[in-house]
Amino acid sequence: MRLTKYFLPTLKENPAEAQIVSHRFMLRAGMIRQQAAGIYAWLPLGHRVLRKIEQIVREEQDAAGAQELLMPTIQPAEIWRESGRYDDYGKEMLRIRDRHEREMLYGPTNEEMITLILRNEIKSYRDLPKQLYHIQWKFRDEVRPRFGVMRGREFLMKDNYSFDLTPEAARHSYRQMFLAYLRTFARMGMKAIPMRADTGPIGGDLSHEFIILADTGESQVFCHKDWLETDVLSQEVGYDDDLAPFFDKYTSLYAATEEMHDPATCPVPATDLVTRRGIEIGHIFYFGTKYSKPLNATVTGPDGETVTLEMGSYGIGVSRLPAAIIEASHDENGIVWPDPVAPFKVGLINLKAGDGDCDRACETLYARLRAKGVDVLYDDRDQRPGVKFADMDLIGLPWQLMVGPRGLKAGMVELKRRATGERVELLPEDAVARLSA
RNA sequence: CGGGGCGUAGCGCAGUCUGGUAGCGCGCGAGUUUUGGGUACUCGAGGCCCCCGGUUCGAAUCCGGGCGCCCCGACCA
Repeated sequence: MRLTKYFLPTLKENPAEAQIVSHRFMLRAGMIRQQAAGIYAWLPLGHRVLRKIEQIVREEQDAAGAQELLMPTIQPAEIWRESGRYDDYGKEMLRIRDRHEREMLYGPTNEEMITLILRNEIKSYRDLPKQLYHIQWKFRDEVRPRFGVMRGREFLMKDNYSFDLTPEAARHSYRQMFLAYLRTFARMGMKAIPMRADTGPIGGDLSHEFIILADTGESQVFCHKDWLETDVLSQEVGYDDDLAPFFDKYTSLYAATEEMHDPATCPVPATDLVTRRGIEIGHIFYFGTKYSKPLNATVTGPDGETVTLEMGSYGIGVSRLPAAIIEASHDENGIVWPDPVAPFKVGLINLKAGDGDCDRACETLYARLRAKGVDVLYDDRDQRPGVKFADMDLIGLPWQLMVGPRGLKAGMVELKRRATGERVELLPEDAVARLSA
């Protein structure tokens, strides 16, 4: 993509409304624009990141055996009356009426709808287990939206729902998602720590919040220092294995949110305890028959008996993740995207647009990188180098490839790693080779 | 939902107390200059001063009402 053609409205100054670093950088980097309190438009650069994150989430859900479907954003009120949650949900639920005065709502979550879909189609224990998920916009009319997309009213969520015959089978589904979440966040370059959590209004007896550590996090969290050294991607465990040992191992390492942490009973000695700020990016629940019972979602069991479905739900705040990643990965100049979620892999900077040699060298590099399938953003603007450096640091692409008259005299270009600031001079063809490796 | 603050050019702000032709910086357009970390200068465009009503010869400014947004707290993917 050529920057002269791209819609990338960057800002030099901090918008007054943005308090936390991710919100400031998302606005300044031209990723989002606010439309109303807690409601945002995703501009091209932000949308690219959102799509990358969404895709990683999708791949890991699929790998865990879940199947994607898509449910509507608008739901009829009656199904919420049937589960008994219509009144409980209160003002957070956006209630609307259609032209026939039928009561509708903009879905804040989908337990009711998915349960009803399954209820009508699943008759036998032979149809189980099932895990179904979608990635869809939700609306919760928060009292106080803030921090940009971190606490928006409209947000994109991946919500998965598991259906099993027995509590044991349901716990296996829960552990599958536990593993999938560890992998999902690790793939995005983040260390997400599962912490035993309150089940809150969703109910149930088993729940974990996945929290990433960041100085600007919303709540205080505590964990054993060994968590910081844990590499979940190296785990050799499959989704169909017995996941109990794996699950027990990970849940035995202490990790707790402020509400669940009691210094008096904490089993970890102070020297091993890490106290940090944390951001919640995922939450998983096992809640048994809380919804299947009132909604009468049953199957016929092996002995001909009627069995109420055992359920769990598993959410990832997809639209919150770009902000959470920025909170965990930035410096004073801007965002530092982990490679897997970066909107482009490399920014090609023409330090002297209009100069024949620079233009030619850049065009060649641009064409070769694209031919190799490398996502490259080519800054071909007629701007001062300083402007380009500043913008490129701000939007945080992992690599910057700088082409200027000074280096070209020796036939060299310069490759900078955004995260470390490390630079090397090398031949253009070597730069292509390194970036497409 | 309690407490506080703010709405003036695309962004950041001054002007409001004490009513009298709407300003500054950045950004934007044209040009000169400069060319490896937000260059300098010249010229220029850009405003329902959040909205409605009131007071007044005259309102960005005073008064009343409304709307929107932000911050702290309680709540939350």
